[in-house]
Amino acid sequence: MTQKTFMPVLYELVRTYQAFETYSAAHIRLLGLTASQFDIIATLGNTEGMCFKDLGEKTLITKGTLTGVVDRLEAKALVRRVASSLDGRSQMVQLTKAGEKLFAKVFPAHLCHLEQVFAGLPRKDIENTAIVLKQLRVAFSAASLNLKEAA
Amino acid sequence: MTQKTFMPVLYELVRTYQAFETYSAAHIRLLGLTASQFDIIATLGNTEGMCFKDLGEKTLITKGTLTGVVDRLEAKALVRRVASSLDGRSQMVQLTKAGEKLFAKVFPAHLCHLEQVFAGLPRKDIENTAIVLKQLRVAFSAASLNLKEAA
DNA sequence: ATAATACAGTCCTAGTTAGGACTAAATAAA
DNA sequence: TTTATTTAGTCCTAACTAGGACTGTATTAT
Repeated sequence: MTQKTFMPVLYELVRTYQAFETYSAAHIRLLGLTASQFDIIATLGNTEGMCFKDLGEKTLITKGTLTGVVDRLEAKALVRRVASSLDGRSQMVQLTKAGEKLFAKVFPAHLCHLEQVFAGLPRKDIENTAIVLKQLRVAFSAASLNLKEAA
Repeated sequence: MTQKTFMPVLYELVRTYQAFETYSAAHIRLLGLTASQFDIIATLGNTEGMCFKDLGEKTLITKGTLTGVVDRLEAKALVRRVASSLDGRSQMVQLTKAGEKLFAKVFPAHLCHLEQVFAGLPRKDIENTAIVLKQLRVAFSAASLNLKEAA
């Protein structure tokens, strides 16, 4: 990779992500949730619950943000905090009955909407793209680490 | 595209975008700007300036957000608002001397950092990925439109 | 020419975002 | 065992985010 040949991919990465996010968020809003809230409901679905740390890693929401998002879900009674019996520092987050009910309704509906978007695209292309994106992700993660270590 | 074969690409799209954004933002922060502020400086560089609408379309920052970001750049004296002579509703945003100076320093530096991340990746893969991402973006844009029209 | 409609940018609200300081608990080292 | 270090989650700050209401200006239709 030489010169600025990488600019078009970056451009498309950003635009495509944005287009996905905008579409996805708009559909989720119709269901009464924000994108982050949906993420958490979706991650906790069919689960015994999990601690903040794991929840943050799965949803890519950082700790500081997560506290607030879980607060709001708790206020809506979709989720509850339970102190961990194994680790005194740790809180488990789990769906309430209402949360499970919403999960069952909202999760398949959203997947179904997403699936339709992919209807026209050749499977092979999609699979290759996933592979290259992953390589790119690894490269960025490494670069981030370098940045940290330099500091 | 059938079943849930699309999940891995979406997963990678989101993770890779995040990895890019995190890395990019961290590097830009070292230069004293936020990602959005850098976007605007980069877009206005080598330009006579442009109105909010165009600036928003190029940077993917929506109007409500843009007002605030430009406010902050104006407070730093990197950018200035000038009333358009052609359209009484319109404001032109342009770099100040200080803004141009910062652009000249920061923009090449950031591109250079980004370029290094791509060093190991085969050019052909990168190009193909850009193509598929674009198709995907078009599909999401169309889906967003459908959502709006249904309302 | 006037009325209806569309458009540009600002302001407001509720929410998300990252990062760093902080507290309490757990683990490791002395 | 006491001390030192790491870790989990909360709180705080500054900034970004989208969307909708609003104001003033432009454009279009009548």
